[in-house]
Amino acid sequence: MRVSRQKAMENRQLIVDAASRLFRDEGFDGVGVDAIMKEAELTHGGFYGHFASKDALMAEAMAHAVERSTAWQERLESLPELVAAYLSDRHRTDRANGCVVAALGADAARQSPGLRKAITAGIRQQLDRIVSLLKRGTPAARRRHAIATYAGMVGALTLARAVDDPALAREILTVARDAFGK
Amino acid sequence: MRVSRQKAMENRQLIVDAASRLFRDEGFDGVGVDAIMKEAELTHGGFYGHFASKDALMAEAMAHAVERSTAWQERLESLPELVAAYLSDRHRTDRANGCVVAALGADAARQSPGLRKAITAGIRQQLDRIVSLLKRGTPAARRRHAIATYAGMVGALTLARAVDDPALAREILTVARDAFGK
DNA sequence: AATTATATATGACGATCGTCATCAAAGTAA
DNA sequence: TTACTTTGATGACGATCGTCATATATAATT
Repeated sequence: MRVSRQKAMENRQLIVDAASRLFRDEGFDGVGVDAIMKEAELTHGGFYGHFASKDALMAEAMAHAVERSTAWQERLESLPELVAAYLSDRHRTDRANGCVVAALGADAARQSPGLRKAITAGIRQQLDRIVSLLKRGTPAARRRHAIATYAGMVGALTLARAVDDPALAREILTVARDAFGK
Repeated sequence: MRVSRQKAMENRQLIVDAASRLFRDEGFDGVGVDAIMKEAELTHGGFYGHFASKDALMAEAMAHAVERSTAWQERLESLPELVAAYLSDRHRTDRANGCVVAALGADAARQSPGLRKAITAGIRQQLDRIVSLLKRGTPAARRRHAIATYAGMVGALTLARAVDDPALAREILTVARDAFGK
């Protein structure tokens, strides 16, 4: 059956949103088109009325996640706040709604140009955001500081998620919060 | 046809070795059993004489990669040397023979307990290795320093690989080498 | 109200996935 | 030499993958 133009656009957004969460949670290859459509409460056949391919959706879901992350971070007004939120136990366990670089960065390196472009834009934005939170030092020094800080954040979250010992995971997050949150 | 016991064990090692490289290069889901067996120059049907499942091979390939990495690092005798090798352009582009945590850490978080155990052991070993290269400070301070350093290394490599702009990738690696290699 | 346009549902396709039963061949042991 | 054991090759299985042609129903347009 057909649906109003507005409802169709809403459905499209539902697909992108579901995909953006499912991909982060299960990886690009861990989720099929049918699972995404089911999550969006549609049937899988309708997918190709909205997107040219799964790959096209992957790139769009990535861009969408970056956008959401940027909007969310505007609440945080200092670097320690940002680092504490990023390296929280909540973020460690909630992959689906977390940082797309930590969840899919390694996979993204093997994906299509469109997707890599989206994640590159996200990384650039995040670096600029951290720079804007740094109050001291020359612009060059602040950029260097931002790069080192972001690397530490992504790496610590990756390590904490990879490890099967919650105590070790907490130790990693705690140490990294202290090392990078200032 | 059949093969001598020794040749069979060699074949088994060939499979583990091929898998360990292919998984890092293409991801766990990006490589099928048939591709692994072809890389090892065997036919895919013989696989289940050696391993109970693909999952079992994934865990073993992970452990094998950790072992190889440990052996390789014994050549490096200082932290700056280790960090420079890890954050080199060579390592960025050669995923197949590089750090298993950076290549598969994010995926490993979604995998079986056996595999997570293997990667956790690898992370613990790497932390101990970095601690042993630190010459100053209390044991607790050295451990904190090792965690922050390792997180920075993994994160910087992940960022550099995710980005589609080689100049940005080089900037990230250079800055991180300077920030963490001392 | 009649007609057209199009969003979604249905269902199937070829390909590929992990897995395994079976068999031939050759190493091993008597 | 003979009998036993086991490795690896063959080929197929059911499931799932991404994709798409078609049908249907309803919004949009006239």
